[in-house]
Amino acid sequence: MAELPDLTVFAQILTRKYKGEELDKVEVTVEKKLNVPVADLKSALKGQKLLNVIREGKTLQLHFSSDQIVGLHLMLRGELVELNNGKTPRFQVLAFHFKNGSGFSLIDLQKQATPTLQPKPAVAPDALNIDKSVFSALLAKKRTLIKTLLMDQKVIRGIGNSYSDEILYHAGVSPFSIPKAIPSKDVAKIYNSIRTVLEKAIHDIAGANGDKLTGELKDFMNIHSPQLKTTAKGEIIKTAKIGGRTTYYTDAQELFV
DNA sequence: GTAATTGTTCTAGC
DNA sequence: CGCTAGAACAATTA
Repeated sequence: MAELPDLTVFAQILTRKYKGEELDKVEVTVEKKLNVPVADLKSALKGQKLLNVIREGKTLQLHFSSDQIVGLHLMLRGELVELNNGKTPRFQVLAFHFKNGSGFSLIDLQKQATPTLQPKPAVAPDALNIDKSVFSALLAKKRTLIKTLLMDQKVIRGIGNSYSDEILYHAGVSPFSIPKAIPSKDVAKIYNSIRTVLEKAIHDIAGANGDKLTGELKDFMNIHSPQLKTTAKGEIIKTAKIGGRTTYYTDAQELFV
């Protein structure tokens, strides 16, 4: 669920709510995914202030004073919940408690969510920053399906199963297309659709969520949804598995092989 | 009771 | 050897 637009909105809300707050304590409930010993995390963050929260690819980065950074990857089912009644949320992985009594928790029923102290900077370009010529060059040499390519975090960061379908539907290109075979006109369409689709989703989600951190992030999928049988234009929505992931598409999307 | 879900990592294969 | 495809992982809900 958590892809680039959701995470962007989470980062905005966390910054709004907790910017400037001083940490009281960090509570680690599930430590197996943490990249350092719990004691190291606690001592690194002791008494630090949260300066801001940004999105990096599919992760959030909490920037604290003294140059301390904590990366949070929500993986498949991670969620953020606001703490207010002192109760530990179910499935908690770790929690940030501030001195003013506020705080938030990272939860994940699968315990896959990954906190990282001082994450390494990633090299792959972000989906919202990638240069058009870099994008074209990338597609020109890849043989894997276009959908798989868009989801490859080592190539472009931020796009997952849901939004890859949305982007390709918007661009009118079949997810089964081979990147090398896609004409430059259509490569340009995909490139533009990445920005259009993601920015619209950020806008829609931010508007619907307001200051609410958690709960059902209302989604605005036009095609990637088991509930939808046809698109707004009336096209039949088909499904298939690509890389084990359910893919939603229509015959209106042009196939290049 | 079984299938589906989701992203990353590892492994096998071409 | 480089690239690509597919399985495994975890824990729950439908």
